[in-house]
Amino acid sequence: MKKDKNPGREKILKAAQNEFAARGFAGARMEAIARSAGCNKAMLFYYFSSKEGLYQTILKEVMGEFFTKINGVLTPDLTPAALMEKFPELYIQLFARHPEFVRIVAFDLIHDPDNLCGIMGGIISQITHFGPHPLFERIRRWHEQGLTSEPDPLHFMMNIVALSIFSFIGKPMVEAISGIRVASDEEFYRRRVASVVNVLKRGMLK
Amino acid sequence: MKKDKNPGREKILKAAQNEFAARGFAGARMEAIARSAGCNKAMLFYYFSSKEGLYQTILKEVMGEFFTKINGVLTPDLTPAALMEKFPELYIQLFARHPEFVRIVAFDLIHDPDNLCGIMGGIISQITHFGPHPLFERIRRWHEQGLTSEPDPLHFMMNIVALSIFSFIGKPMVEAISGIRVASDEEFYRRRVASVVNVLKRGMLK
Amino acid sequence: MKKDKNPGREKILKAAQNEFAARGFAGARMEAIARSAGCNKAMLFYYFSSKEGLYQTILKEVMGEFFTKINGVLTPDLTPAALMEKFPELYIQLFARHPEFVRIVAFDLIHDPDNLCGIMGGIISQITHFGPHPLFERIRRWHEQGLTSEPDPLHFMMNIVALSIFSFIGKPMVEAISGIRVASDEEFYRRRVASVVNVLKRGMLK
Amino acid sequence: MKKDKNPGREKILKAAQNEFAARGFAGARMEAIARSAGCNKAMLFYYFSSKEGLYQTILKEVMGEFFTKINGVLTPDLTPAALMEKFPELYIQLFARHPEFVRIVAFDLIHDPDNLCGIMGGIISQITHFGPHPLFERIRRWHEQGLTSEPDPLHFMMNIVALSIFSFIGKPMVEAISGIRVASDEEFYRRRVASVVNVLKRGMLK
DNA sequence: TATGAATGAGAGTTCATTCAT
DNA sequence: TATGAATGAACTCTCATTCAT
Repeated sequence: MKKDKNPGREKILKAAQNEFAARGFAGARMEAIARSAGCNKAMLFYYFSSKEGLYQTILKEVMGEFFTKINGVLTPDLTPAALMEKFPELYIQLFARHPEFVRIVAFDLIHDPDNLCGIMGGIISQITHFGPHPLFERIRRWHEQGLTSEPDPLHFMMNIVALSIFSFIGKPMVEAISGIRVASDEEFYRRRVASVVNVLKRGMLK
Repeated sequence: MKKDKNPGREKILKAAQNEFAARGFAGARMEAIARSAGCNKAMLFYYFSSKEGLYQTILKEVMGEFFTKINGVLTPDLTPAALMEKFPELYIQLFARHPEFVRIVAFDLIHDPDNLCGIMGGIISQITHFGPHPLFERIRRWHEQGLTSEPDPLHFMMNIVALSIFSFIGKPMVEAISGIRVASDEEFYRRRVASVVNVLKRGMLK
Repeated sequence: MKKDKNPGREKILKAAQNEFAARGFAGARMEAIARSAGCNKAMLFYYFSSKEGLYQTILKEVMGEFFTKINGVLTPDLTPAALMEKFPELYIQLFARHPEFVRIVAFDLIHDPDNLCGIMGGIISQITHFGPHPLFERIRRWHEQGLTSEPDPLHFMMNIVALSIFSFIGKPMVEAISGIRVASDEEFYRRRVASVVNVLKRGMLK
Repeated sequence: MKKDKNPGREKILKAAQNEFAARGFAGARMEAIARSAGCNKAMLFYYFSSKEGLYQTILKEVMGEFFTKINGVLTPDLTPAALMEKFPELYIQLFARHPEFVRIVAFDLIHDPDNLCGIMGGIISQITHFGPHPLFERIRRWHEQGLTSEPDPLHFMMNIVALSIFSFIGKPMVEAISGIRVASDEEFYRRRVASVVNVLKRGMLK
């Protein structure tokens, strides 16, 4: 019934996402964004007031989408096995469908982690049954109960996240080493999830 | 043996490495490089003829250093366990000491993988007993011999590389999620190596 | 008698007066005016059709107010002493209460005197018993009658106007030279009027 | 022997002075300055880093020239009569030859007096036998000795400065009132000086 | 009478690159 | 091998003005 409000604004966000993903912040061109959003350059400033403002808006929206998804996984009755299964699956599928996300997040992770952390913090604090500490607390208790082999929650999570996210960043690298190119199709990602879940469960479950 | 010829050139390379690492290709400024190298902007062009030229030179040198190190690991009598132990250790220690490397490589991995692959290919072909195919062939044979649980050499290597390299890119992210900051000191990296090696060996060794 | 018609229009004029006074014509921003008038930018164009139009409107109103006041001073039986007393008092009190006036007029006086003169001419011609030539004629006759020491009516008037108007423009300058700040309060302006009147009467009256 | 160093820089300053004088800060165009200096727009930023920087540089140089001249007048054996003669003569001649100065200074006086005061303060503090307070002290003493009729040094100086500087700003205004245009030639300024000096001496000397 | 969205022409500023010396 | 000055193209951002409603 109610049509898309501010269709201009939405189009700009979409176009900017692609441009920033393809070229990074410094390499992105406002003109290119405007052109691909089908509007005047000045509109970008009308809505977002600066290149930086547009970038941060996107960062927030992208990260928000992440955490909303993750939030769904972290049910109160979560088991270690379930975490190791669902987290990679969710991430890998999400990133496979939205390769811009990886690029944008990865770039910021490398070049301005403090900014990204601030944004994450803000988002996390708005999500009810997430909360970071509870998760880490739970991971620690799993180990105390003899369920997992990794005592430190930080390394526990890093292993999970690394294997999930790196499937995208690192694929070209391994392809270069091996000289073998593999299509990034559905089949590949299904096999990737399987491999990651297998390593995690065998590697960290007792 | 080879004397420090062209001290100016070397200084520029070092300065450029830091600048590119900190800001990516598009964000880096020739003037900033010149200033921190203590020389005139024009000298950068005298030695490297363009920003692109300077960047590619660095990329080649950085990647060359990687592969020379890796090459040392890949002895003819390599066992799967040894690979999973030495590779993460080597990488994590190398990156810990040279954080610029991760940044530069990661940025290119994301935004211009084809270029990076080309460079890698060139370097690999110059290293005698490395060669990509032999490695993948060996990994495949390990699985056929019942030594490893992951049949696909690509996923096998991705798991190793992911856990190694992501220790750097992803740490700030996990810190943000957890709300806990951990110092990136020697102790941290030693524990990181231990965790990665443990997951890999338990996860992929039969 | 005449009701406040177009309250929007009046608000805009007031806001524009302040903005133009604070920043000059080129420095003034239509958006700033709209914001401080509490209305939409487009309304400015609806009422005044352009920035220039708005500016000229203000100029005319401001100048009109001046001359109406001055007109009251120039009675048929005016004496030189009375002129030198009432003119500074009127001006200095008027400007003290409406500092925007000085700023707007001074700016135009400097950068587009021709325009301002045209406007003045228009206004003067509408005022009955003012008329410039009569005034100058009278000043000339005062000198012929041995009442004043300055023969040239132009210089006679310039001396009066200079001392009156410069109390505002020049105060900060003299403060800077002297290093002493003086509050621009009622007391200051009363003393200023006294000093100016004193100099004028002693200086030009015989 | 030694030729003009940085001829480019000097040309820019001259061109900028005219442009700022003609249109004020906000109205001035960097491109116009570059064009009339016969160089590339980028050179303006190379030398002065911003429009503001260029403006402030000019302000400083212009004000410096003022105060150097004034400094010459303020000899230790200065009498009130000498001050009232030399100051207007100096100013009026200086401004007559450099009308840009009046415009630039007047504009700033009106719209950003604090900035201008700061600059003046800086310059004054570099001039040896000037010093603001000594001058005011001397003026005060003149009055105590019964030499002058104006007790307050601030008003004393304001009267002098007003009559000197306003000859330029206010002339068009008085012309408009009178409807009579007078050429701004040497003759006019000589008569102007005479009138001002006459008013001041008769008005404030006992 | 009122508004939010849109626009085009340009403004200031940046930056890789080159030139003269 | 080194430098300060110069350049042109492009970039981010601004602003008076208009349009659709």
